[in-house]
Amino acid sequence: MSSVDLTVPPLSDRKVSILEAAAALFAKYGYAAVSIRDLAREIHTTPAALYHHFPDKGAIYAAALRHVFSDPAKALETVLKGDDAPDVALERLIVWLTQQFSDNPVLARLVQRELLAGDRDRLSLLTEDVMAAPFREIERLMHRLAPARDASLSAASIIALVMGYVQLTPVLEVLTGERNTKQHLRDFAAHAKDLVLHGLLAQPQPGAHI
Amino acid sequence: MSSVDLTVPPLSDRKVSILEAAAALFAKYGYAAVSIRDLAREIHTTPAALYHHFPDKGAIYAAALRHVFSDPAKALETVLKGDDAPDVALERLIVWLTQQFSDNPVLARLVQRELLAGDRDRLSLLTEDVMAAPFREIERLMHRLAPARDASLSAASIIALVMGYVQLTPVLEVLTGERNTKQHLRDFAAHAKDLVLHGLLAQPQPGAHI
DNA sequence: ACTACCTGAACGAACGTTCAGTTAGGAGCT
DNA sequence: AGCTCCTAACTGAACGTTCGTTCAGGTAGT
Repeated sequence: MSSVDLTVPPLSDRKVSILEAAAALFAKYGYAAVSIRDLAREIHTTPAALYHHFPDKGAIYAAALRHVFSDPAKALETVLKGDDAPDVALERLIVWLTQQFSDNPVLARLVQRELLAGDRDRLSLLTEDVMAAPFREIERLMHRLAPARDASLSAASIIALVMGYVQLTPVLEVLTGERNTKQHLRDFAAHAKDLVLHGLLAQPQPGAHI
Repeated sequence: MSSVDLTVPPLSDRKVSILEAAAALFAKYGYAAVSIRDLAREIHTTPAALYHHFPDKGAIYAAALRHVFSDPAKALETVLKGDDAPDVALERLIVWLTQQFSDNPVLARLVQRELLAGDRDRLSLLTEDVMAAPFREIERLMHRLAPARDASLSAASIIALVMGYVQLTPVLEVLTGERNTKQHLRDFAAHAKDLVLHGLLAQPQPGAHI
């Protein structure tokens, strides 16, 4: 389906430590702004040593993406797999999503940078490794919660709402003078739950074409 | 308040054409990935000529940001200044926001890149020149629409929802097989309006701490 | 002796930036 | 009208630095 090689040979400890440092740097500064020498300095080695493990800079970035993107998809299932009532599951989901985006800035920033870069192959990787499984689970929950709605649109709206809000946090701190980001994000999660719950349970406006 | 110089001397036509090409390139590829030679080639001149108009690359980027960020704040007022009923105003707002983010990729991408970069001074510029006026207007509308809600949280949620959704568009095209992006975004705008309207009009869950 | 891992030094290319010199066009004077 | 003077705009070439990458050689464990 995708042209990206998804078969991942097991990584040595050394490679993992390289990729984790690389992911952190690329997430923070972007691909072009991180040099091989920067990365080598970060893990106390030399540029040439990196070329013993990877053929070039692009391969380091691609492997770092795969390494970071391979983890998080599994975690969601434990969040949603319980047979809670839909509204309870929705609350758990939104809290989990909010924490995921705010507590894992490396993943969140790499996702944002990939969305900005727009490379087709790497977007497929992002879609399949990170987005697909959570999206399908959220779609199922949305179908249970509001069968009359377009579940895809509802699921995408939830992800968009949480991702966008976490991105806006620094601007909101300036606009509202809010300082306690942790509490602020908890308030947002409660607000978002209410918004989605009541917004989707109200009967849809049929044929309301804009 | 901000340490960024906001006094903008009038720009010559030449400078404007440089800044518009620069904004497009920086938006598409990012600051570090665009060289002075790339920019010079784009507008059929030489690197040295650019240094006649701007002291260095950073100044070109800063001026391009100011140039792009100075326009859009005014447009929102005409969208909201009419004394429509709140629900009609909300629909107009969401449609306008969605179009703004999708039809003006240079602005949208520069905003996203600034959010990622996180530079304090430039975030202040972004906040004051782009975000503040729309945010206050949306806050006022939210207060009219749902006085029992936290207007700041509601306003931020709307911006986050639209911004996040437009960002996710390429991934959603893969996930749902959707191809007609224009129609797709219209459907989203209708969905978002319903979500916010009914989600905020339902009585809030008092003290629902998570 | 073989392999995995690493080093120091260097390669050419591209980077941001500078600079002496050239061009074009208008203002002021005769 | 012609002439001088001035300035803004630009050019070609070069500067020192950093970039991604290579390579001959070295070290340590099996």
